[in-house]
Amino acid sequence: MNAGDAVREVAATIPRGRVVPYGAIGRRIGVGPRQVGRVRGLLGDGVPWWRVVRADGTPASCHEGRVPGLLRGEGVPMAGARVDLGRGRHRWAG
DNA sequence: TGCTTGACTTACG
DNA sequence: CCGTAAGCCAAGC
Repeated sequence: MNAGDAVREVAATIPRGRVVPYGAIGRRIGVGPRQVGRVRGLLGDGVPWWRVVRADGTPASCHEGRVPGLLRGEGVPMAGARVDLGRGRHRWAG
């Protein structure tokens, strides 16, 4: 199983209203957090990357600028333009 | 078949 | 807040 497919599968499994840090996906499949971000750039689209945010809650998806709106529309607590990681339990543990 | 480049996140001060 | 350093994977020729 390639890290690319693994990352894409995990990211595509993220339920609506929940976000996951790159490090969590990387740990889940056994790769570094950078590989997850690398795959995101390779696939570009076809995966809800907007639900994948940085460890700080900053959206790093290619949908930058619309991520806060998308997450907010799904019910994710937003701290300004960043996901409020200190508010509810919106972190999807997989 | 083998090698190189590019892209991306995380941690610390 | 910003900058720096480190490492890993994939694709192409």
